[in-house]
Amino acid sequence: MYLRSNITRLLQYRSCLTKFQELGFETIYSYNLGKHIGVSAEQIRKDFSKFNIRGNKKAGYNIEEIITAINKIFKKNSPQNVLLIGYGNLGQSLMKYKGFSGNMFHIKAVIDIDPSKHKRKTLVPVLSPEKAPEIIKKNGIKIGILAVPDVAAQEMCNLLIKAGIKGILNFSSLVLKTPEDVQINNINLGNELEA
Amino acid sequence: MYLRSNITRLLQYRSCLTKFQELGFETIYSYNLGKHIGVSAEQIRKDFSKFNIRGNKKAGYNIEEIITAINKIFKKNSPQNVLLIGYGNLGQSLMKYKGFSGNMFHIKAVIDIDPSKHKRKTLVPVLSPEKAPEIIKKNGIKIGILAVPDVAAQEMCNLLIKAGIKGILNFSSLVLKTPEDVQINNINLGNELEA
DNA sequence: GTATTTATGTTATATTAATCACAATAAAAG
DNA sequence: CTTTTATTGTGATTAATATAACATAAATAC
Repeated sequence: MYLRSNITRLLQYRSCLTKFQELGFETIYSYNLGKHIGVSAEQIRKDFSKFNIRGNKKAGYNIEEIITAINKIFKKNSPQNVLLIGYGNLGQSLMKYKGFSGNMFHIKAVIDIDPSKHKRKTLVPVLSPEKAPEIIKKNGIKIGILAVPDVAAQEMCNLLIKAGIKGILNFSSLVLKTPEDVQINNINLGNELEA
Repeated sequence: MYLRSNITRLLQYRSCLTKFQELGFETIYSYNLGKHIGVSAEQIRKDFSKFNIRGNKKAGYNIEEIITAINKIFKKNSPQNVLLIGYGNLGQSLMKYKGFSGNMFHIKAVIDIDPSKHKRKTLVPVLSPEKAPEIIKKNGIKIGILAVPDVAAQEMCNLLIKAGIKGILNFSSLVLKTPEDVQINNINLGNELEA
């Protein structure tokens, strides 16, 4: 089992290295990477070693190789099909965040109550709540992402559960009432940022 | 110095307890709180003890008291005046998140390049980039929050620095080029969520 | 081809955090 | 008033994490 701090460091490594790569670098030294992220060089070497990422003495680490390795580590929990509920500011932000929609989740459709937001023909369609059960069943979706205002959260949550959803990523600040077998993951963005 | 994990736990306690309070509860047991958050009861007691939050044996902890104490801990770094750059989806999400705009930061104004978004008369005005230096100086703002698309990030960053900003919370995925004395805090929302 | 340099990889050490175990004690029950 | 019960508070123990120290090896210089 990995610890949170360990995971987040790996993710930091990846996003920093991707940038270095874009700038044309092919290799990097533990010291350099560490300075950018604010982590000691030993720490980085330890982390890499742990996940069997090997460098070349004197020449450092191959960036491509590290990124591939980190991706492989996270591929274990390969992207799951999910349904996003709420196409307001937060919902749209989430859609745009690559790391979110690409690596971990694959958003199959978005649900919003506002008809003016509905778009059937786009890559990721925006649909009305009535369509949710159908989409969920057709795609075997197990996870829903709740990005709606608090007042709508419980109702949408109920809808998801009735349609067979077993896990919910809850961005509202509500404590959702759910059956025992549904797993809720509450995310308080304010907290995340404050920390 | 507190560790990250420690801080986030306190924030979790606070947001969970606030909800309990709204539901009418006045006291809580370490065991209860722990079950809700997924932390052991001992851990909670240790945390509370560390920050001198005292409970009543048998009767548990007073919720009000805990919240007050946690607030006091974070008041040390009391809300700073900040300037938010970018009033797109992310910027608007940030504005709405209470924990963000209330506890830690006090958003004095928003800057956006799009004239159709400008609003002078609102509580928090949305202004054009030219107004930034004036606002920064008038309010003694030291921190800027960059919530703009990558392509605009460096330019807006330069603008901020020229106006005297000394700290930037960077939500873009760009590595900003800045003088040594400007502190950059990169936030990758995708990473935060993936973890 | 040998010596030197410089970065990795790993073992040992120190620090920090989490868990366990239980004494202390306030409230409730009898 | 005494006993029971339930919960806090904390010292002791274990586990996890970070730091330091250094041996090793690839690349370069001579």
